[in-house]
Amino acid sequence: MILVKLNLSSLNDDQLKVVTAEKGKHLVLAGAGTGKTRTLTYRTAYLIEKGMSPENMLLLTFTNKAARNMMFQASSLISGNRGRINGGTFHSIANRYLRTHGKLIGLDNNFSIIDSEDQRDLVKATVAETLGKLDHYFPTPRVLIEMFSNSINKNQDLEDVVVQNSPQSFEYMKEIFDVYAAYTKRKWNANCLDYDDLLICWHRLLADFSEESKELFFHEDILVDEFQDTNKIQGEIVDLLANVNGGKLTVVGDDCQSIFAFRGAVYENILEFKDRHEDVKIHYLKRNYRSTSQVLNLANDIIKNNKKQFYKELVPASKSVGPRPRIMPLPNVNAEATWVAKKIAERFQDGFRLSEMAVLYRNHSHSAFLQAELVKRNIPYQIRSGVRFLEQAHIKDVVAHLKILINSKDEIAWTRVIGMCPGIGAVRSRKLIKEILKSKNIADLGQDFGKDLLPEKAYRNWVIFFNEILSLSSLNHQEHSTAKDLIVKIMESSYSDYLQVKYKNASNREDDINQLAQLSDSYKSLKSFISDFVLLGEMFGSDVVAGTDKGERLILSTIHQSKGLEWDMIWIIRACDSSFCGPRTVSNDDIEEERRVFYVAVTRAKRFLTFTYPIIANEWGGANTKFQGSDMNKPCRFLLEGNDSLDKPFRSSFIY
DNA sequence: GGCCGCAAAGTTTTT
DNA sequence: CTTTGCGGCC
Ligand SMILES: Nc1ncnc2c1ncn2[C@@H]1O[C@H](COP(=O)(O)OP(=O)(O)OP(=O)(O)O)[C@@H](O)[C@H]1O
Repeated sequence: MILVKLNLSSLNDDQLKVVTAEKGKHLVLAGAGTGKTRTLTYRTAYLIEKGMSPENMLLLTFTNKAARNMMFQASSLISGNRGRINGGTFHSIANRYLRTHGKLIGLDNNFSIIDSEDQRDLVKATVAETLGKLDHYFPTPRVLIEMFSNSINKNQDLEDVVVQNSPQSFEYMKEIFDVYAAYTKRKWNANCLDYDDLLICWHRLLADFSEESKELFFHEDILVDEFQDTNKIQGEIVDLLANVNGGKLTVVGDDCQSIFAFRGAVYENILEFKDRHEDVKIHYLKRNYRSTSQVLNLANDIIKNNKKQFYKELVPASKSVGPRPRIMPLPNVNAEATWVAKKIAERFQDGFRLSEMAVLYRNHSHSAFLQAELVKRNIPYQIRSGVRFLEQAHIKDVVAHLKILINSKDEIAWTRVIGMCPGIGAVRSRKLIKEILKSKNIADLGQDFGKDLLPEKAYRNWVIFFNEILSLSSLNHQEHSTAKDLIVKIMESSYSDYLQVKYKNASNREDDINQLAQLSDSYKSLKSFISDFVLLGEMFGSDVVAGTDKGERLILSTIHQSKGLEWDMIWIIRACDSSFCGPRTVSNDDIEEERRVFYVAVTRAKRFLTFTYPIIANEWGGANTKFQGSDMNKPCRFLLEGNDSLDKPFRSSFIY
């Protein structure tokens, strides 16, 4: 007999109806801060308490962090330990299922996952080998990858994507097709999946193996958070999953917070959900529990200008009042950073906690001056934008060594590793890899592998280098060796010297690698470490945290990363029109997307909200005279739409 | 072929 | 401020 612990008294009536609704299809369409995530968390707990098996459900979220939070919260709402909730992002769940069921579509379960830099490297090599010397105007690998990814995520023909996004490249259409075909084949042969492939393969399993899916992908209930930011494939995956379990599905979201169109997100997934599915029960949550009415007035004033939306006015749940959001123009970017850092220090002195404060911005580059200022004032902060831990070159070097041990066909990892051997460049590397890929086991190649492929001098370096890889491989085959042992061994090899020579802040990077070794220790095997860790996209490492205080920290984040979070006190910096509606924002849909980004930013604040922007538009600060005084920034157009809700409304004379 | 050094051009937002 | 391209040298 299970003791009922779940306490539903902290939910309002509308929320309670969703939490306790009969199994079936439910859509929760509600504005920011109305408790969508909370409601989904409680519904998870409620269903488990009613007997649903946590391992046999599915909770899909937008970020891994959100998944961890919801799973933790839901588990602590219920009594006892009922098992681990099956939850995560679409990508991490796809990864998990493909490791176990990928055989059906011919996928080996030791596949590598590649990031966009790896994709670029592979496309670059493919272009070089299939097309040879090319036109100066042929699209760069970066652009090609974007075309491929858009075509997949938006479910459009590659040709249409090119016509739409890069019409000037249309003359190369044939070559683009050729590169795409060769690249796809090569990726598959290397047993490598990129982020898009994870979704495609999961989708393929569901669509092409419907009989098997009935068993493999049966979930007692499916819950999806942030549904407005799902793309076409993700939407179809959800449809297929719901077919499998007879339509036990709850999706929640807010079309006005859809801010990932660049990645293929279509808010039509949520707005047209009721048309795609039968017997959908739609729920609305109206009261905002997060913000004061002063903050909500501004949010409402702004979002009502979007034509394409399901209009929902945010109504404050409590009468608590706070100051109106304030706008502070400052002379330039240096003054902006100084002013914000000074205010943060003052508020901290006043007794506000750093963990209740955040600075949000549109682009990572907007944070640079503020970071310098925070370091100067010794204000501890954590930054959630920029290069991810695993994307750093030295970490990728080490991970590449580990990847070849798990997936010996991974030519991307091989290329990275072999590229570190002195005397071996692109041409010799290709020759060696061609042979390596022919053998099943690296050890079969023998200790003198390469002798007949390389000139004398290059071979002298290579033989040492290759034997280090061989001994790494044999360590990996030893019974009790761990990922940590392998990383330690890599650092004892010639890689350590390479690190010193190649990078200037080598000791910081060594610290990062030590941290990687520590982190790997909490995984049960090298394989699970390599497979799961790469999808986390975490932002720790030596550069992320500044300041001496080990405790609370101010958060610096892009607006995109702040989705779903909340703070008492928020500064939105670079709130000028050029940041939000830059030259890339052209169509009306683009502007509406930026307005939603702005709306998300505003609705993160509980009580205190301040906007700043530099009047002189010189991104790089005073030292660079090139642009000095060239342009004056205007305040963001969305702020002007909410002018009446601001503390000191703009007079037109202020606006340049 | 590999590699060093210098000049030039390119930058949203993320799983 | 960092990736990319190219000329010249080993
Ligand atoms: N019934 C309630 N009583 C008290 N507080 C609530 C209630 N519902 C939600 N909240 C609080 O309101 C805040 C916002 O909730 P939540 O994050 O679930 O909203 P959301 O709709 O998911 O927001 P967003 O769309 O911005 O991500 C949280 O601090 C939550 O604890």
